[in-house]
Amino acid sequence: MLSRKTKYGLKALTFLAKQEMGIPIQISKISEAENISLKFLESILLMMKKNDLLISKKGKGGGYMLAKPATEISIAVVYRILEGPISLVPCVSLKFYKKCDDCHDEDDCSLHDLMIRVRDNNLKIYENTSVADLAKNEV
Amino acid sequence: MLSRKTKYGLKALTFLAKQEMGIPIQISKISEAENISLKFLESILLMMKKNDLLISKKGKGGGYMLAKPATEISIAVVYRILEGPISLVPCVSLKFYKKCDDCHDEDDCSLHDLMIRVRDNNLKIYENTSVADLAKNEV
DNA sequence: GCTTATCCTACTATTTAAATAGGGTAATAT
DNA sequence: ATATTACCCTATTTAAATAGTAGGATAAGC
Repeated sequence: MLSRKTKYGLKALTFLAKQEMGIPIQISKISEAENISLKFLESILLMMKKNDLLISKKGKGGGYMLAKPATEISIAVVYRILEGPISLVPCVSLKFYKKCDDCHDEDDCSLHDLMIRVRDNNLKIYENTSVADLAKNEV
Repeated sequence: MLSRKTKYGLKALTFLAKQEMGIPIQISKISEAENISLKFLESILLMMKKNDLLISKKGKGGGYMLAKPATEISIAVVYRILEGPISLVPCVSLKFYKKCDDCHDEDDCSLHDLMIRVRDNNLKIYENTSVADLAKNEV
């Protein structure tokens, strides 16, 4: 299951992608439109800003904007920032690799090949889908 | 990420699939071979037994056996028993459907189509892979 | 009737998720 | 200048899920 953090993050990005480029959108506006706790959303947006998906403007008339065209923000990138590894087990993760602590030997693990297949399949979808696609609602 | 419960469950099934059919294997043997906490494994096997994936025999010479040929146990079935929904959001789950409580309208959700695509892709893999495939290590 | 091994319930500890609180800081308008 | 707006940041809390533990009940076999 997807965490709410990731779900909210994707919804927020999609919402921003639907707005006119270049004008800052306030957190409260996104929060209301997407039915997300304001404070929770605040922390999510901050995280995405720190990872260069968003830029922000303070003060009156401030808010958040996409840091780049929505077509250039893949779901894979968002997923990794908010959710973490795309793979189902750490030992087949490309970006978050870690040995599984119950496996003696990775090559001997009966799940290894399946986990790689699943990872590659999901990766393909996530990398070939952008926030712009979500905004168009024509995935 | 896959829970340890599911991971251990799949490993246990695979281990059983590799044994000679018809002779009961003790929990302790699986636990040692797969490096899984005995008591935790016990509860996992019990759950799979209750869901008709395993049969057991008590007393001396007892243990667990697959309830059907390994070729007939799909990963999808195991996943749903131990992990729950295969989909990433409840509102696109086939077996565990539930409305997402942040969405006003499902058809209007920007993630909906993507989530369905991901679900179908994973489902395809999980339904077309059996415990026998894992045991062969030729997924 | 003793041993073996599963069955079953309940409990606990740890971690993660999902917020919430509350003030700090910067930009803008007047 | 100063009041207001809106993001920035840290810490705390609550609830749930995960992972495992304890201890005995039950059934089968010798």
